[in-house]
Amino acid sequence: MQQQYQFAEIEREVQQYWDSQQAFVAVEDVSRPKYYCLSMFPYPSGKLHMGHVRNYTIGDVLSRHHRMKGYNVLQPMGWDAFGLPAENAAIQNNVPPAKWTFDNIAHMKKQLQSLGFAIDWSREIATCTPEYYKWNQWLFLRMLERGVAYKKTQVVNWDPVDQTVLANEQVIDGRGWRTGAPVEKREIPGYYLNITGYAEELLDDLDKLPGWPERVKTMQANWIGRSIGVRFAFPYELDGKQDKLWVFTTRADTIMGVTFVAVAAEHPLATRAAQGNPELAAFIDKCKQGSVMEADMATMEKEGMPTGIFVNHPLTNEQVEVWVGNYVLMSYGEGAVMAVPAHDERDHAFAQEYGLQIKPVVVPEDWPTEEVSLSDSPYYHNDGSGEKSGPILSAPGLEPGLDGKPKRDRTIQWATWQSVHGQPGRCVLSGPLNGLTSEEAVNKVAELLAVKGLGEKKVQWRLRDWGVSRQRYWGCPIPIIHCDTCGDVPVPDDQLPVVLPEDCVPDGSGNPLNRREDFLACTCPKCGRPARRETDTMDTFVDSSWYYARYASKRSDTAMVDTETAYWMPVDQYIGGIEHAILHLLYSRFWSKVMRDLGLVDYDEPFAHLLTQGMVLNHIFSRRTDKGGIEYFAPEEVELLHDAGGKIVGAKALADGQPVDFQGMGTMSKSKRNGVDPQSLIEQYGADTARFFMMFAAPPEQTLEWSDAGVEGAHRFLKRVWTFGHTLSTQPQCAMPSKLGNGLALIRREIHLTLKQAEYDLSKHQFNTVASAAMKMLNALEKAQKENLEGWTAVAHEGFSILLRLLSPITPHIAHALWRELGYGEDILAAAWPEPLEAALAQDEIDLVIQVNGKLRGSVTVAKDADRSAIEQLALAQPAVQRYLEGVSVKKVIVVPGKLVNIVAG
RNA sequence: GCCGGGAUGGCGGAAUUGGUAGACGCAGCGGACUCAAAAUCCGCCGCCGCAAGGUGUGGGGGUUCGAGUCCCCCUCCCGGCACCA
Repeated sequence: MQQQYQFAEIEREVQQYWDSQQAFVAVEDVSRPKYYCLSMFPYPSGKLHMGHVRNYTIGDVLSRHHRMKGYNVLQPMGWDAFGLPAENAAIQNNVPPAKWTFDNIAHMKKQLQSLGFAIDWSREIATCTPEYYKWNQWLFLRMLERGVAYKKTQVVNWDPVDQTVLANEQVIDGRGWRTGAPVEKREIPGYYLNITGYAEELLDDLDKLPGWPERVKTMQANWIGRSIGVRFAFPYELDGKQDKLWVFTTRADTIMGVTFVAVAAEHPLATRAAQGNPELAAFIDKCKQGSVMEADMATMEKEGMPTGIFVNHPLTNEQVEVWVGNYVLMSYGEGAVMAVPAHDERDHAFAQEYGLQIKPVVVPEDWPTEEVSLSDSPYYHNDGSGEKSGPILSAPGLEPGLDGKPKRDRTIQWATWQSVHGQPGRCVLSGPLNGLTSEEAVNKVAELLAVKGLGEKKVQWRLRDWGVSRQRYWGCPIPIIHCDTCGDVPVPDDQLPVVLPEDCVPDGSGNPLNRREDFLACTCPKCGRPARRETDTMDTFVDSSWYYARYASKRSDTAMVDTETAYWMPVDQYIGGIEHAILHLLYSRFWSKVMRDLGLVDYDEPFAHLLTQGMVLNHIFSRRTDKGGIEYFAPEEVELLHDAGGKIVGAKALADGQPVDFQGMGTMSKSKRNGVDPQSLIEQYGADTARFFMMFAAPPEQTLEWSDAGVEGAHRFLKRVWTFGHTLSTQPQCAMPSKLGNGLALIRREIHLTLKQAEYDLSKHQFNTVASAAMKMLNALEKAQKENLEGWTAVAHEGFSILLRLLSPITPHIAHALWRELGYGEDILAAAWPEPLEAALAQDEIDLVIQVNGKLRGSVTVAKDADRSAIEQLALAQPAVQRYLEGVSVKKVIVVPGKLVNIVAG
């Protein structure tokens, strides 16, 4: 690999200059507006990857742009340093996670610094340090005091061979990643945070976030999932005892259509029914196999089994059988649902499979509800032809057909009722509900149930409480002590932090803390007797839920955050991957609200504006191996084959010349061998080229496709900037002539027009077109340079100084060096952001497009203040237009001022 | 399965939010310079067509004087689904 240009040396010098100036250390300053620009901190996985480069370049562009606009900018950086990969690396290399993590941090910090980001490193945080995670523990204890944190059982993936809890990521096709053993669900105790207690505020406050992308707010709203419905009970008698089976439904209007009740496999009633029913017990066991992942749960075959237990319908007293269904989630609502096969798709599929009764009770609103009748056979049955037919609902034909005669009876059969059966309408065959609309019926049902003490209207959330206990070593210890006498005792504040020993090496089976006597042994804070420490650690989402507030605070070992936090918070601009749209952002919002309620901070929402950046993709090449496996090829090991038109038609390996499959674009990953190392990119082309390409190749929110040729292009452009700068004299103090020749006036106008467009693009965070604008400016300047017209020097310096300032957030090193060399100023960081000049933009005439029936047919130049009728006349008089008006009459002429004329003719 | 997003030349993308589709760049082609190559510079470049012209923004329908942009249906791709971070 060869250094292609002299930028490496320049970049080093410029970075040294910034260091010597302490240019990016942020201090409170009430005289300027503050701008807290935060990028999601990286997990120290070993090396920077392109996603990081993209993320932090976006943040740096925003930071530097705002700084030049006069803001007091804070851009900090740190490390999300606890987590699973460190334990995996430990298993593989027999290195303690702490050492591995700190080594990675040291290396990645160097890499980040070589990219020239305007970061205040004095605020650096690593979440695996006791000085940071002490405050996780401290806040957890406050939550315990307030009941926001509590203990209950949780369902986890269990590897029966390693006797270990598995993360979802460690479950591959239902098996443990290391043992290959089928994974089981297991219930264990753990701590939960009552995020559902904040559900309403988390939902409502989305409206306070106009700076967030709509799609993220929509995803969060759906995730929180507020639904209004009815919680009610089916009474039953079992073992001589009266009891109630509670369910929740949003479709109480269909309550008269209930033909069975389904409960989750973990439901107590299922457990009870399995006693003395080996077949059911086996089925429940089967349901407990597999992972806890919702995607798995939702895509598996719907299966069920009757329990033989019957409950009473709360309104009709009819007997309804309880089934165990693998599609019922214990974690949502009551873990039990009323089943209405006629009006719920899942219940319907289930009833069809198991031959259960179907009772339609809601019809479209315009049906004569009094006269609807149901066929005798409310089941699916096979009519011998192989076609399954269902129940038939009929109503007399009242609707006149097109010919005025009555149409045939409104008869409707299941097969033809797909589009209706989930829809609200009007109740039929429903006793007291007959004739009511769905909405009225829900209220009526709630009333009827309330009278009997069997139910009421209720708001139900899809959001579940946040389980924070992890049976893992490399995380923040949960500050609890288990005492045989006193039970679970919180660690007193003055004994914080509970420090994690840093020399453990996990081996993949269980948590090594359970074998650390020096960690485990302690005395009970209450009774003073020997006790054991909790060995579960916290979910790493805890660490990332408040780091932004700690960055903004003076480091203190006596307070979680201090008064400086109030100055910087909330974060003005947050930038990170779209993959964090729900969990991390929701947990951070929740955590902020808890801190607020504890009086620690005064904001409701931590992130005012959010930019969700797209992923970085690269080509994926693979080949089937003889053994049936897949072998991946790095893009540099492959030669692409094109057809005459340049389309990719195939690829072959450079090593053996044999064909490989092009699998399209995918996220850069080690396993697919399609990653590009930022380090070699920086070494070869320099940081500015890497940054420019990242910004130019795609708008920030979209996926970015890697292209080596594109990097070359970026580098070529920066070389042209450098070369052009060095053709200019270094004495720019020449006045702009009062009147420029036509050619130069046009060039100057183009530069200011491009600048104006770039300003607009910057406001939209569309940096790819800002980079384009810089290219356009250079194109214009280079073109004009050849003509060497009167006044050129003044125009060139004005234009180039604009170009450098526009470029400086993206390629700060080159901009800095040229700015000084050309004598524009001491430090481009201190330069004012350029503004487009009205005088340069002004023009006397404008071009209008002429369309005939919406098709482009010509153009016309008019005075900028020409009136409508003059424009119309000019347009109609154009010979190119008249051709298309022969033999037809003009019906209408539409004039869009400043844009176009459309002649409607026919 | 559910929630969210996307699809525009050979490729990445642009189109100031309903008004000239293809800005800017990459690749390609032609030319200049060179003994030659690289680098650099100049020109061409959606598709069909000699041209006139026609056609064209994943597919199908609709609204409008006018649709890449708005509405309905469909296909494919990507992100998330609570223990990867």
